[in-house]
Amino acid sequence: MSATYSITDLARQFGVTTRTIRHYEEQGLLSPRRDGTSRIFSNRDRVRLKLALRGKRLGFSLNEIRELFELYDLAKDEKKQLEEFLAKLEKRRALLEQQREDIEVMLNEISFFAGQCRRLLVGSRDDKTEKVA
Amino acid sequence: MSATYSITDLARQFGVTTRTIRHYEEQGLLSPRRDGTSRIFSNRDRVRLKLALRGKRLGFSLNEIRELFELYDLAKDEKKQLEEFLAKLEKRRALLEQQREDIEVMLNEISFFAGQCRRLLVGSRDDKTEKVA
DNA sequence: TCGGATCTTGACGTTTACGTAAAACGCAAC
DNA sequence: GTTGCGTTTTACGTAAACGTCAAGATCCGA
Repeated sequence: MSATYSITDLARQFGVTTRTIRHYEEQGLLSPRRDGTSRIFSNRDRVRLKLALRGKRLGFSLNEIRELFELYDLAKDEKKQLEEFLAKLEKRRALLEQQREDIEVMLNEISFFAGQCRRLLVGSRDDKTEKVA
Repeated sequence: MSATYSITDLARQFGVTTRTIRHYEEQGLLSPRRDGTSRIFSNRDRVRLKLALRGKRLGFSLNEIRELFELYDLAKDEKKQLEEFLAKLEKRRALLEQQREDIEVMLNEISFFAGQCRRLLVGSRDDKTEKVA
């Protein structure tokens, strides 16, 4: 019923190489079924790949991402370890909020610099370049 | 007049190793004066180290950070290359905004999960644990 | 003057996240 | 049947960002 994907399907969809996807499987991030020797990826795999790539953009290591996946799954089972999970979540939150701050600072600096640049570009020429792109 | 710092000063201030700082100098991110053979870091160096570490948190490579520093300095000189600078700034901005989006998504997911967890923790026990931490 | 702390420059080691090449299999089209 | 694409495993290579000694210079207080 649910859609399935070949390895190159997924690779193309997300702009990564097949090597990358195999690597993620080796690292335990993905676990596609097999049709003979070929990998068959489910929607679950697709979602995991998407999450993994987002995690990477945020600077998480593959190991950390795998841990998160495990906790994610685990949370459905054992209530006992929920506190541990919560603690990890809070750590992540703190990290992310730090990053968010960093990003705001950076964006502000970029705005400032861009403004400076545009002013210089306008002021320096004797063109009639009135249009401030 | 202006404060100066030894290599271990800076290392301690920012929670990195001296090796890291030497590495950054090798990569052209820092250029301390010398007192004989010893490195003497100025406030400018300190700021650069701070910026470098922030850049790292945002996933920039040391190479990219060095490029940014160079553009930063360069922008004071040549107006000619300001457009190039502006273009790079815009690329950064796009990247950062993507990251910001990623972070928002993540934070929302974390909030959601944390909520779920707390609900489970409360609902599962027959303690009188009324305090929802 | 001697020991300890701090600094230096090599230089090789390590981890992460893949790249890349080799050799072989399955299958569909021609 | 063979050409060719897509896939597989195996395995060595690599770039970045440091870690980790090693061996020596320098300074400083007891």
